Amino acid sequence: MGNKTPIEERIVRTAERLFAQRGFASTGMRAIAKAAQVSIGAIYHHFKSKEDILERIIRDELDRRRQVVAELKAAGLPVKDQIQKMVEMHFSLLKDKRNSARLFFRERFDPSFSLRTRIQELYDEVANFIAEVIGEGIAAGEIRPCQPLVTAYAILGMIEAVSLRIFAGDDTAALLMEKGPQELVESLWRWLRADKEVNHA
Amino acid sequence: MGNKTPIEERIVRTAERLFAQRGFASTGMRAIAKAAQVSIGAIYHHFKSKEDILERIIRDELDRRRQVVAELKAAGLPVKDQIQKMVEMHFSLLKDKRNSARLFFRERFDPSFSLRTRIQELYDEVANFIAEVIGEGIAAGEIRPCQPLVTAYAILGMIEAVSLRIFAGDDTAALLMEKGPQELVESLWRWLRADKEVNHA
Amino acid sequence: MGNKTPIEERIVRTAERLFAQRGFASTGMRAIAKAAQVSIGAIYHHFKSKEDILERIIRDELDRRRQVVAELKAAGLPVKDQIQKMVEMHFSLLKDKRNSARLFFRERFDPSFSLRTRIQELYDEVANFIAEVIGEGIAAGEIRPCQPLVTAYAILGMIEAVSLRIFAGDDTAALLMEKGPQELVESLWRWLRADKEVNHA
Amino acid sequence: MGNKTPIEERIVRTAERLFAQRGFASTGMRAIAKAAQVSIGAIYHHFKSKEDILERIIRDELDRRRQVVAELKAAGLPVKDQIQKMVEMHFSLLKDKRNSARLFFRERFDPSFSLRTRIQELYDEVANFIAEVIGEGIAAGEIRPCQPLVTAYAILGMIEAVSLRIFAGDDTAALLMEKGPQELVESLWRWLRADKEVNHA
DNA sequence: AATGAATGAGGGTTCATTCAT
DNA sequence: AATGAATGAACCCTCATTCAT
Repeated sequence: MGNKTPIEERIVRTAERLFAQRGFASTGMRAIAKAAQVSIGAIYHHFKSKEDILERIIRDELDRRRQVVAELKAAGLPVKDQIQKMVEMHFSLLKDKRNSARLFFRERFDPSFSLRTRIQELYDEVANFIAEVIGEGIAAGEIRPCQPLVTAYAILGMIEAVSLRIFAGDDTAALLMEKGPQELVESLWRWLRADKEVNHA
Repeated sequence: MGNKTPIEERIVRTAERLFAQRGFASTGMRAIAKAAQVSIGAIYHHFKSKEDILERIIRDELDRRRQVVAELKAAGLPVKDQIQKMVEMHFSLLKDKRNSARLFFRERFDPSFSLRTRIQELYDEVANFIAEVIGEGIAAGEIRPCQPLVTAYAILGMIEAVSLRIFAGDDTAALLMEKGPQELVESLWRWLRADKEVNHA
Repeated sequence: MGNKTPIEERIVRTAERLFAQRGFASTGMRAIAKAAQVSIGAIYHHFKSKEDILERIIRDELDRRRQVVAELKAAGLPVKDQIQKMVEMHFSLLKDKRNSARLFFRERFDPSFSLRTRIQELYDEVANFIAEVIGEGIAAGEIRPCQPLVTAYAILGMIEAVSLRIFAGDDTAALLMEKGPQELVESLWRWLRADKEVNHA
Repeated sequence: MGNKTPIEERIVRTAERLFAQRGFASTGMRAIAKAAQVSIGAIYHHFKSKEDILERIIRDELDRRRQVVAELKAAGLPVKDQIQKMVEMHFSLLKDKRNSARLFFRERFDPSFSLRTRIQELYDEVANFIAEVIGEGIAAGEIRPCQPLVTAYAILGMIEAVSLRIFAGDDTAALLMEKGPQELVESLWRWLRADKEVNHA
C-alpha cells in the first residue's frame, strides 16, 4: 500500500534534487521525466500533479523529523541532552538528506503551495517541543527564566543558519560543518543554563 | 539623472511585493504590470528584464544594509551595544521593508539567479563584521572564548528565524515581534559574555 | 521511425507555403498552427523551433535537387542533353514544388539563417557540376572556349530569372512558362557550341 | 522640397545597410535609430513608417536605374553596344550601391510590401526595353530570330546571378567580379547575333 | 525639429496536464 | 503499467508607432 515502487522512488528522488537545485516553480515535469529516465505519462500515473510530488517529498521529510522529535520526547533525557540531540538531529538530516533539507527551506514561504501550512505546523511543532523542554527546564531551575517560545525559534534559527551556510560548500562551509555542532551545543547550554550553575562552578 | 521616476518606483515596489508573496519565478510580468497599473512596454522601457527588476530591488536592499553596518562600524560603540544595534537593525528593516526582507530570504538560494553571489557576499560581510566584533570582545576579555564565525552565523540565524516567523502574521508572530528583540539581545549577551562577569555578579 | 507522421507533413507543407508567401520572418507560429489546423503545442512537439521547420523544408528541397543532379551525372549523356536536362529539371521542380522553390530564393541571403551556408553550398555544387560539363565539352571541342564557372552561374541565373518571373502568375508568366524551357535550351546551345558547328551548317 | 537633409540621408543609408544585411522584417526601428545615432522620434519626424523608409530607398534605386535605361535609349547606340552598356550598368551599380542592390533583390518577393508591384514594374520595364532592342536587332537582321521577352529575362537573370554570387565575397566572387562582365558581354553577343555573321567570319 | 516615455498587440517558446493507445 | 502526442494558456520579451514635451 504505502510501498514505493522503484519507479516512484526514482521520480521522488530526482524531483527532490531538481526542486532543491532550481526551485519548485522553475523545475518542469519534462526535466524530471528526463532526469529520472521515466516517461511523463509514468509520472502522472503515480502522481496526481507536480505539487503532488512535492507533497510526497515534504511529507516524507516531515515524517522523518516528527519521528525524531517523538523519540526524543519519549526518551526522557535530561534537558541538556535533549537540546544536544536536537542539534545533532538537524546536522545529521542535513548530511543524509541534503536535497530535501534544502528544498524544505526554499519552498517554505510560497503561499500558493498547499503544504506551506503543514510545513509551518511542523516547524511550530518542533518549536513548541523545544519551548516545552525549556519551560520544564525553567520549572526545574535548570534553565534561567526566559521567553521559551522566542528562545525556541532562536535556537532553530541558529541551527538553520549554520546549516544553510554549509550548502554553499566553500571553506567557510567546511569550517562550520566541522566546528558547528559542538560549538552550538556548548553555546546553547551556556545561554540557557540557570546562573546558579555558573556561580557554583 | 540617477533620479527614480515615479513609474520606476511603482514598478519596483509592486514587483518587490509580488516577488515576496509569490516568489520570483511564479510572478509574471503581466501580473506586475497589472498590479502596478503600468503597461508591459513601460516596464521594459525602464528595466532590461524581469531579473533586472529583481537586481534593482536586491541592490537597493543590500545598499541599505551595508550602510547600516558601516555606520555601526564607525560609531565605535562598546561590544554589547554593537550587538544590540545589530539586532535592532534587523528588526527595524523587517518592519520598514517587510517585502524586500522576505524576498531577500526567498531567493537567496536560486542558483540561476545572478545576484545570489552578491547576496551571499553581503551576508558573509555582515557575518564577518559580527565575527570581528566578537573577536575584539574576546581579546578584551569581555566575551568568552568561542569560534567567532560560527557564533556570528548562529546569531544571524537566530535573528532571521524569529524574523521569518513574524512573517506568518499570527498570534505567535505578534508575540515574537513584541518580545523578540529584547529577549534576543539579553540572551545573546548571556551567551557571549565572559564568565567573570557572571561570577562577579 | 523516420516516417513522417501526417501532422508533420501538414505542418511542413503549410509552413512552406506561408514562408514562401510572406517570408520567414513575417510568418508567425500562430499563423502556421492556424493554417495547418494544428495546435501550437503540436508544432513544438515535432519541431524544435521555427527555424527547425525551415531547416526541414530546405533540407528536403536540397536532397531533391542533389538527387536529380546525381542522376544526371550518372546517366553519362552527351553534353547538349545534359544541359537540356538541367534546364528541364529546374522547370519541373518549379512546377511541382512551387512554394519551396520560391522560399528557396527568398531566404537565401539571410545572414542569420543557419542553413544559408548549406544552400550556398548546394548552389555552388550545381554550378560546379555545370562548369564541369562545360569544361568537358570544351576539351572535346564541342563547346567553344569560355570561363566555365562564370558561364555556369550565368546559366543558372538565366533559368532562375525566368522561373522567378513565372511566380508572378500573369500573362507574361504564362508565356515564359510555355516558351521558356525550349527557348533557353536552344539559346544556350547556340551560346555554348563551338564555332565549327555553325560554320559547317 | 525633394532635398534630403543630412539626418534623412543618415537614416536612409543606415536603413539601407541594415535592411540589406538582416532583411526588412527583421530590422527594428530601434536598431536603425541606434545605428544612425538618431532618436526614434526623429525618424518618425522624417518618415511616416518603416515601410516609408524602404519606399524611399527603393524609389531612389528605381530612379537611378530608370535613368540609366533612359540614357541608354536616347543614345541610339548599335544593338551590340546597347547590350554591353546594360551589362556594365548592372555591375557598376553593384559596386557603387552594394547594399541597395542586395536589398533590391531580397525584398522583391514580399507580397505584403506595397512597393513589390513597383519593383516588378521596373523590372518588366527594363526587360521590355531589352526585348525591344532585341526585336529591333532581329528586324535589322543583326540578331537571330528568338523570343525577345524570354531572352530578355534570361539576360537579366544571367547578370543578376553573377552579381548575387559576388555578394558572397569569397574567391569565386572575386573571379566573377573580374571576369564576369566581359565574359557575359561576349557570350551574350555570341548568343544573340544572327548566324550569317558567324558564317561570314 | 527633435525627444524618448509609453503603449499593448504580437513575437517565439515552455508549461502542466490529458488521453487514446 | 506505461507511453508520448496533443493541447492552449501563459511565459518573457520586442515591436512599430504615438504623443506630450
